[in-house]
Amino acid sequence: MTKILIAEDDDHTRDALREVLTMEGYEVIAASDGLQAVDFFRVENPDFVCLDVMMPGLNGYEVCKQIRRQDEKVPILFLTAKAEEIDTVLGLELGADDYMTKPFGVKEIIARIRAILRRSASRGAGKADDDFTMDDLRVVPTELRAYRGPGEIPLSPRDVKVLRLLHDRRGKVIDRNTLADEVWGVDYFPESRALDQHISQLRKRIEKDPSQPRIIRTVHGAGYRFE
Amino acid sequence: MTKILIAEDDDHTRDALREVLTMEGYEVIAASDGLQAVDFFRVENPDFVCLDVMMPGLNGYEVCKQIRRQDEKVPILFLTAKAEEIDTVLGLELGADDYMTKPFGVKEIIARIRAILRRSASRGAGKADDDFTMDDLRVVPTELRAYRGPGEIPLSPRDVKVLRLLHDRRGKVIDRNTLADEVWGVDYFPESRALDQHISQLRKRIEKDPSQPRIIRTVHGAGYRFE
DNA sequence: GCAGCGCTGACATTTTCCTTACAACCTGCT
DNA sequence: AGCAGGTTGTAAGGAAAATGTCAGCGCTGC
Repeated sequence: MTKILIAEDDDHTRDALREVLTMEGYEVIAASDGLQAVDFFRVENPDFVCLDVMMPGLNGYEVCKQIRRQDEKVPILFLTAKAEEIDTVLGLELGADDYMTKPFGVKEIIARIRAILRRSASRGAGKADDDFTMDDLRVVPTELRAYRGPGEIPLSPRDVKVLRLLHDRRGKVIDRNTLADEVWGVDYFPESRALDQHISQLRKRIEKDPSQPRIIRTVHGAGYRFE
Repeated sequence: MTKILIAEDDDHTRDALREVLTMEGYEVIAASDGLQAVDFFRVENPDFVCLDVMMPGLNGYEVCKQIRRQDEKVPILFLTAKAEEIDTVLGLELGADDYMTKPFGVKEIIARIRAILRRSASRGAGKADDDFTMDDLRVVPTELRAYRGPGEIPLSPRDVKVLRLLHDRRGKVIDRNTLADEVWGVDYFPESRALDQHISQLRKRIEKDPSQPRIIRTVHGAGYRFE
C-alpha cells in the first residue's frame, strides 16, 4: 500500500487530510512539526510526502532538505497559505514535485497526489523546478531565467509559474480563474487587470513579436494557450 | 449576481458580514439559526454558503447535511469561534470547502470566498468536459477546438455548449427555448435572432456543406436535432 | 529616500456578439 | 400549383465585451 507522510502543524487540517487520504486507500503517517516529520520519514520510509511550509521548529524547506539528503527521488508536495511562499520553494532548488496554495478542496489534493504518483511511477520526469522548453525558448526555473539562442531573459517567480502552467497543459485552454488560482492564490481580485498586465509585460520579454505571440496565445473569451 | 447565504446566530457578526459582502457586490441572505438557513437555502438557491458551526436548533453540520441533500456542489465555508470547535473530519465528509476561525479579517474572508467561487466556477461548472464525437467531427472541450481529419476548428465556449447539448440528446429535437435556456441562460429575449445567427455561424465552421447540414439539422417549427 | 516591482485605473484596441434587414424556405390552404 | 403567413438563414454594421497597453502610484527592501 502506498504510504504518505503528512507534515502539518494545524491539528484540524492534519486530521482532515489523514481522514480523507485514508479513505482513498493510502496509509497515512501524520507529523505535527518539522522534527517529527524528519524522524517519521527515517523510520517509515514513505512513498510520498506532503509538507506544510509554515511549521514550528523546522519549517517545510528545512524538512525538505533533510529528506532529500536521505532520498533524492521521493515525491514532495508543498502546501501553503500564501502564493509567495512557493517562490521560495522553487528558488531554493529543493526538488519539489508540486505545490498547492490553500484553501484547497479535497478532490483537488487527491487529484494532485495521484498525478504525481503516476508521473514518478512511469518516468522520473516532471518536477516543479525542472527545466522545460516552449517553442525555441528554454526556461530554467532554478535560475529564474530563460534562454533563446545566445541571449538570456530574466524571469520573476511569477513568470515561471505562468509558463509552467501553460507548458504542462499544452494545447488546452487555461482560463483566467485557473491562472489566477495557481499563480496569485487567494489574494487575486477578479476585476483587477493585474493578470493582463503581467501577461503583457511577460510577452514583451519572451515573444519575438509581442503583437503576434507564439508562446502565450490569447483565446478570446476563455483564457490563454500554448502549443 | 452571486447570492450568498449566511447562517450565523450572533447578530453583530451577521450584520458585519452582511455589510461587507454587500459592499463587495454580493447579494446576501442572512439566517440567524439553522432551521431558517435550511429554509432560506431551499427558497433562495444561493451560489455560496457560510455556516457558523454553533447555532441554536440545527448546528452547522446538520445544516450542511440538509443542504447537501438538495445540492451536492454548492460551496460551503464553515465559520467558528474557536479552532477547537471544528470537527474538520466531519466537515470534510460533508463536503465543506474551507474553514475559518474567528476572529477573521474582512480581507481574509473576502479573499477566501473569491478563491472558492473561482474554483467551483472553473472546475465545477466544467461539468464533464470529456471529448465527444459528432459524425466525423471530434469535439475537444478543454481545447475549445474540434478536429476533422487533419484540420482543426476553433470553438467558443458557447459553441461547445450547443454541440454538447445536441450530442447528449442525439435523435431528440431540442426546441429553441431549451437551447436558449441552456446556452444563453435566463436573459434571452425570445424574439431575438441571436440563436439563429449563432447556429448559422457555427454551421459555417463545422459543416462540410453548410447548406446541407449533417450535424445541426433544422426541424422546422420545432428546433434542431443531431443524429 | 530612492530604485524597482507590481498593481490600479484610464484609455486604446481587438474580437465577439447581437440587431437589423431582407432573402429563402416550409407548411397548410385554396 | 400558387399563394399567404409564419419560420429560418445569413450578410452587414454597430454595440458591447474582452483584452492590451500606458502612466502613475504605493509598497518593499536597500
